[in-house]
Amino acid sequence: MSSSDSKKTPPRITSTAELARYVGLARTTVSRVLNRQPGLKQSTIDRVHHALSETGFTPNAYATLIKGKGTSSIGICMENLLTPPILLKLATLQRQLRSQGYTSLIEVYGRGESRTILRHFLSMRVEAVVFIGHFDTGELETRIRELIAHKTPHLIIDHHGIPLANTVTLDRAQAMREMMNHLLELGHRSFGLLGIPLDHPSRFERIHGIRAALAAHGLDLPACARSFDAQCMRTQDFEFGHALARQFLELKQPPTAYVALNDEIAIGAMRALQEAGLAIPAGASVTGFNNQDICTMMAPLLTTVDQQIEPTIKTAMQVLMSQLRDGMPARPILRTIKPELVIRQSTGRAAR
Amino acid sequence: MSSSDSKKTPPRITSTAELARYVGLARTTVSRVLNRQPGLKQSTIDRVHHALSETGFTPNAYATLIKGKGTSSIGICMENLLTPPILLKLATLQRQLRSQGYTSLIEVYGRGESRTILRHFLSMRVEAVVFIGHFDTGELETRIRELIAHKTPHLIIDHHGIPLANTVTLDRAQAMREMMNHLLELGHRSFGLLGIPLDHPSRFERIHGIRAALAAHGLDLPACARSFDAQCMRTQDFEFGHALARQFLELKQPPTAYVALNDEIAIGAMRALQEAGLAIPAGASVTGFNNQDICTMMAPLLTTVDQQIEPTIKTAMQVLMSQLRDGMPARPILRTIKPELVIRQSTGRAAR
DNA sequence: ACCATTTCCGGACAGGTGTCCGCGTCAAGC
DNA sequence: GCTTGACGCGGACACCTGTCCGGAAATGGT
Repeated sequence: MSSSDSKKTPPRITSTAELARYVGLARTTVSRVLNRQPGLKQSTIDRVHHALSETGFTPNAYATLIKGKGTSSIGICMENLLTPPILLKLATLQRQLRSQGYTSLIEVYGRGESRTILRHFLSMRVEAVVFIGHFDTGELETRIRELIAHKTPHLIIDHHGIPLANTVTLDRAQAMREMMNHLLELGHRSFGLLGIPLDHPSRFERIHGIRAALAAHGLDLPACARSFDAQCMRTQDFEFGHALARQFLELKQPPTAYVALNDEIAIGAMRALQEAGLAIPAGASVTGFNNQDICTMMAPLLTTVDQQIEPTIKTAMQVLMSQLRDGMPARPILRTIKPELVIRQSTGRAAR
Repeated sequence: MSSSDSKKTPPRITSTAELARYVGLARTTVSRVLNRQPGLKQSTIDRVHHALSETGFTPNAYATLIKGKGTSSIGICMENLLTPPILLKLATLQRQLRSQGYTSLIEVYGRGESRTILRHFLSMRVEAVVFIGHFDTGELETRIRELIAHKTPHLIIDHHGIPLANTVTLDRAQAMREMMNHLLELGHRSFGLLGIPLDHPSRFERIHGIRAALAAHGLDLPACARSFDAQCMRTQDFEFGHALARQFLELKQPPTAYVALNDEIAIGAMRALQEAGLAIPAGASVTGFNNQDICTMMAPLLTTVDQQIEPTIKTAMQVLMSQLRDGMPARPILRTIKPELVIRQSTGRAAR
C-alpha cells in the first residue's frame, strides 16, 4: 500500500526537492536532469521526465533568477491610449524580443502611475525599459533620468522631444513637409489643422515640418493655416475630428485642405464635410496619418502617411540589443525613420 | 576623504546589505524600515528613505517571491490577433487587477506557442491565468486541462465552447437572435452571412442564434441564408468583407440583408455594395458586431451589437476573485453577458 | 571474488530578502 | 549612579535552485 495508489492523483509538486522525493531520487540528481548535465543513466533521465509531465512541475523561476545573472526580461510601458498602430508595434516588438530569448513585462498605465510601474520593473530587474507611444513629456523625462542614474538601458519609440533619451521615431517633420508639398502642388493655400495645435510642444515636430514647407513656397504659417485646438485633447478621435471640421465650416472662408493628426480624426472630419454637402476631394481635401487599414475603406480612399512599422521596430531592436551588449551609450541615440506618403483619393486640386 | 565625496555619484546599490552599509545601519534594520515594522526611531526611517530615493534602490522582487507565498500576479494570454475590443478588455482588466494589488504578466502569442507561454507563467508562479479572445479550441482545451490538474485557477473571456473551463462570454446566440428578429421584422427573408461559416465550430453560437430566430418565423436556415466562408480565415478584415460582398453580388438573387462577423467586415462589405451602385439601406441592409467607434463614422451609420465590455470585465473580476479567495470551484463557472442591439441607419425595410 | 568504472547520494555553498531573538548601547528618569 | 526602556546590532534560519565535491553504491568486466 505504498507504491500502487499514485495512479489516481499525482500530487502537486512545488519544488525540486518534492519532485525528487516523489521519484525516489536525490534533489541534486533531479536538478542535474533538468539542466541537462552529463553523466546520467538514460533510465534515470526518463524517470524524471515522466514524473515531470505527470505532475506538470515547473522550477520556480524566482529562485533561479535571484543570482541576478541576467533576468533576460525587458519592461515595456504604454499609455492607456491604445491605438492600432501602437499595438502593432507592441506585438511585433514582443515577438522579436522572444525570438532573441527575452521575455517582456508589459504595463499599460494612466497618467501619474509611471513611477509605480518603473519601480516594479526595477524590482523585477529588467535589463531595459521601452516606452511605446505618447506620454506626458515631463513625467517621462523624469523616468528617463532615473533610468540613466540607475544605469538601466532604455528606449523611447514614437515620442520625440526628450534630448537625453534614446529615441526611435518617425520623422514627422519630414512627413508633414511632404504632405504639405503635395497639397501645395495641388494649389491649396489655406489649411485647416485638425488635432494639431500651433504651439503645443508635443506637436512641435509636425508644426515645424508644416512651417518649413510653407516657407519654401514663400508662405507664412499663421497667415494660411489655422487650428482650433487650444490644447491637446484626444479622446474619441472620430467625434473629435467631426466636431473640429464643423467648427471650420462656420468660418466665412473655410480652408480648402484639412490636415489631420491621424486617420480617425481625418475620417471624422470627412464625414462632417460630406454631411455639409461638400464633395471630397472636389470641395475640400483631407489627409490622415498612420495609414491604418480603414483608410482603404472610406469613400473616397484616404490620403495618408505610412508609419513604416516594420523598419521602426527593426531599428528599435538594433538600438536595444546594442545597449544590452555594449552597455549604455556615451551620448543619447537618435534614430529617425523615413515616412512614406500614400496618396489616394481624398486629396485633389483646390477649388477656385 | 571618506565621507564627503558621496555627493557626486550615489553608488549603484543592488541589495539591502549594500544599502545598509551605505547608510551605516544593519541590514535587518533596513529591512524593517522597508517593511514598515514598528519600533523604529523616526530619524532612522528618514535616513533610510533618503538613501532610497537617492540611489533608486528597489528590493529584488525575485528574492521576496521565492517563498511562493502568493506572488500576487496573474497571467494574461492573448492571440496575435489584436482587435480594438480585445485590447480595451485587456487594458480594463489590467487596471482593475492592479487596483486589487495584482500585477499582470501579458503574453501575446501565435498558434502553437501556448505551451511554452503557460510553462513560463507557471514557473513565475502566477495565481491564475486568463485567456482573452479567440483561440484554437483544441490547443486551448489542452491548456485548461493542464491548469485544472495543476490546481491553478483560470478564466476564459470571449471564447465559448469549452465545457470544463470557467468562462465569461457575451451571449452571441442571443445577440444574433435579436439582430435577426430586427431584420425579419423589416421584411428580410434572404441573408448573406459574412465571415460566419455555417458549420465552423468556433461560430456555432452565432449560427445557433440565427437558426433559432429563423425557426421562430417558420423559416429554414439553409434555405434563406448563405455563407461563402469555407473556413475561418480572418486576416485583413476590411478587405475580407469587401471580397465577400463582391462574391454575393455575382449571384442571380443577391440577399437583401448582410450579417457580418464584426464591424470591420461589415464596413468592407458596405463599401463593396456602394461601389456596385446599391444604396444602403434602401438597396440592402448591413449589420456589424462590436459597436466600435468607427460605426458612427460611416455613411450610413452602422447597425451593430454592443459588446458590453465594462460588465464583461466586471464579471470576469468577480469570477477571478472568487477563485482566488475560495479556491477552484467544484463545477466550471459559466457567466454570459447580455448584448445590446444598437440600431442605426444601415438597416431598413427590405426592397420588394 | 575482485577491481574498475559508472552512477547516484548527500552535504555544502551562494544568491537576496523577511523575520525572529538575544544582546549590547544609549539616553532619560529617579 | 542606578534602573528602565527604547532602539539598533548581528546572528540565525527559511525560501528554492544550481553547482561542486567527496564518498557510497551499483554496475560491469575479468
